[in-house]
Amino acid sequence: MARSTIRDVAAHAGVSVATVSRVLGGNYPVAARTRTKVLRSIEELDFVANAHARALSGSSSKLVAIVTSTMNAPFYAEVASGVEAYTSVEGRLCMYVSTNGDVQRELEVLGLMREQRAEAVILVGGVAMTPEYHDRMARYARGLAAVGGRLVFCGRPSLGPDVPAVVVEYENEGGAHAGTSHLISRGHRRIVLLGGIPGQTTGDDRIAGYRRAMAEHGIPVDEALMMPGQFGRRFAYDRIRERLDAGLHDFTAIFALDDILAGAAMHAVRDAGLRVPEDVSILGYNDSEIALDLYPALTSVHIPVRELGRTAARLALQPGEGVVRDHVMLGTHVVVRDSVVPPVR
Amino acid sequence: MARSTIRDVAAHAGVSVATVSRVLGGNYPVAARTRTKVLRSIEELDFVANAHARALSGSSSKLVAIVTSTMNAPFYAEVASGVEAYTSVEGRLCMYVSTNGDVQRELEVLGLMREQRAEAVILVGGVAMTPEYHDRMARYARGLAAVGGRLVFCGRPSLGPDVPAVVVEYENEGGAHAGTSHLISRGHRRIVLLGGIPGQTTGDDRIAGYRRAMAEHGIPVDEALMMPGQFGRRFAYDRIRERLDAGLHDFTAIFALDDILAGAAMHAVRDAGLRVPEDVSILGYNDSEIALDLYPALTSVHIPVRELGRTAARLALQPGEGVVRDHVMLGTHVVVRDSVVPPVR
DNA sequence: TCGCGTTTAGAAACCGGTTTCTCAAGTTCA
DNA sequence: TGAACTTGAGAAACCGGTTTCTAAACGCGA
Repeated sequence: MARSTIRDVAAHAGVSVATVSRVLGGNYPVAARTRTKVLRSIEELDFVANAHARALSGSSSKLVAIVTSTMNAPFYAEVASGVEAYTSVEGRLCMYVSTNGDVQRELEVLGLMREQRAEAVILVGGVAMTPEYHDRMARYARGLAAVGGRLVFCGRPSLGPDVPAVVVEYENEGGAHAGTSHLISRGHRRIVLLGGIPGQTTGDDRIAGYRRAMAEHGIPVDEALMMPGQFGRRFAYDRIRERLDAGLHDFTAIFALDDILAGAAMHAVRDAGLRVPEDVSILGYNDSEIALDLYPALTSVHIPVRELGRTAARLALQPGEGVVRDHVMLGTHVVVRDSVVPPVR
Repeated sequence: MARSTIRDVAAHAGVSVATVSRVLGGNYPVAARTRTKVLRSIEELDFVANAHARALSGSSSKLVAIVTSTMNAPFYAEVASGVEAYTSVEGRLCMYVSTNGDVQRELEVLGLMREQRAEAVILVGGVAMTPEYHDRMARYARGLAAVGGRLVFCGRPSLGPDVPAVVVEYENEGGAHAGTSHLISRGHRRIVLLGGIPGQTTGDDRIAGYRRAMAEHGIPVDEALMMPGQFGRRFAYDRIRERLDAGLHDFTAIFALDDILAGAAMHAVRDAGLRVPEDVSILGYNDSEIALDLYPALTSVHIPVRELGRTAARLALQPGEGVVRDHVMLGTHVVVRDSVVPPVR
């Protein structure tokens, strides 16, 4: 079975290629009899149009890309499916790519998407911002815009007015502030801050929110309780375990900047012979599915993730040359469950 | 900044388009001076080749698609990243699409990929097999093969010799058999089987494995302990809770056919006032990350997920017309952690 | 200096569609 | 019955690259 072209179909049906194209497109009058004849030929030859040829002349490529650092985090997966749900109607193709946190790879993907003449590229999650990165991103963004593509930063701050991009953020710093305030209002004053990569936008903002809340309540921040680092289960477990095993149970709560970290911290506390939440309260961030799986169910800062994805997709695909709305901020809030209680004296 | 074409570059550099194309391709001798001249023009005009035009003449589209029912399950995410890791080298594009479990959508995506002249399409996970579905899949598979694409079933049984596809499976029935045997060897005889959609290949096989192990040990299967249904947290919690609240604590172990279900069951058991694992042992399936987050850490049937993804990608992209190896079966095994102990009498 | 092989580069065909321009056939109205 | 108008369909240009075919320029030995 050889691949058949539109010319094969035309020959088989005894019409011109233009007519076949018209039947395919459906946006030009074709007599009913001719149409059925063509359709039958298409059927018989098992003809399928070549998307590349179509994109080449039609110019619109119907491709949307979503880029995250990893596919294995529920947060990203959720955003991606939010985008995909919105996008995959009307025969649009949605491409989900991961970069393994490699900034280089992110720019590479951007270049690839520019080659593809993608309709939109959605970059999700924080990034370690350097001047050099800023420059390259600015160039790529302009390049994408030049071929009619739109760039969306999702859960990542704007790069300034010289980078043509739509920004969809959530109250990241505010969420950390609210979470910390929640712990303080329950009577905690010695609060471990676990996770958050310094220098990376997401982590920095959350740490800032923590500090702001502490300052507002006049509580000094003990730098020994600050435990920044990679978002990893192992890291979190070890850090908490170390401190507890050293006999330093000098905190009553842990604010983990990620639910996974919260889960690992929970294990560490228990394995050290303490109880959650009686001896140590734990607060997470992201409110991902795992929050429900943990026991006790995890109190966590909720991010409207699907909404984030949908909004990003909506703004990415909004019609028109100039962009109507180019900055959206979504709210976050603390979801109270069972892992935070007042400290027992 | 208007998009520039290869002809603009040629004019700017004072050479022919053929020369520019050669500089781009790098597989044809071009004098050093000419090359630098062209490269400078490319730089100055900020030229990026159109991937569609390239695919149209070059015929190879460098696109691999991976299709799962949802992006939110760690199992699928892991397979996808396995595929992507293998695939995204050498400038290939990897497209991750979800179907929301819609069989229709799956076939639709297949059609789209055929239009894209995709190099390979990888279908992941079980499916509810109907004769009608089989027929349509067979047609699509042949269509894809006709344009040089390869179809891979990953974690899904073969559709028979009339469907040209590569199959990468794991010992699904065997894993359920091993898991059940593990429980039996620890002294359990009344084992709830939780989850598994009947009629869907994945669930059916796991249920079969359970029954086979029970039969081998001469233990009658109590149909009242069979609790098939959607793979959902809510469902699992409710079913276990119902039975326990009705005073029917007539089982000593739960074999959940998915780790998420296991986690929910764990909650239900505890909320009903019982202990895990002392009163009820729990065994999961998939050995996803959540197994480590649960407390006690979940004993689970391990699937070599990344290996599954990598193998699928490797076989999908193996060069040559005829397929060398078209069926691979990967092993599964029980990973023992803390959620299964002998029943206390 | 001539003849021959080797680089290097241009002209043009081609990939497979869409779309514009053009015209023949059929319909309506005076 | 003929002019004006509508409808349907073909020819050919075009999208933006790659590749084949061809030829000019160059180097080198005789």
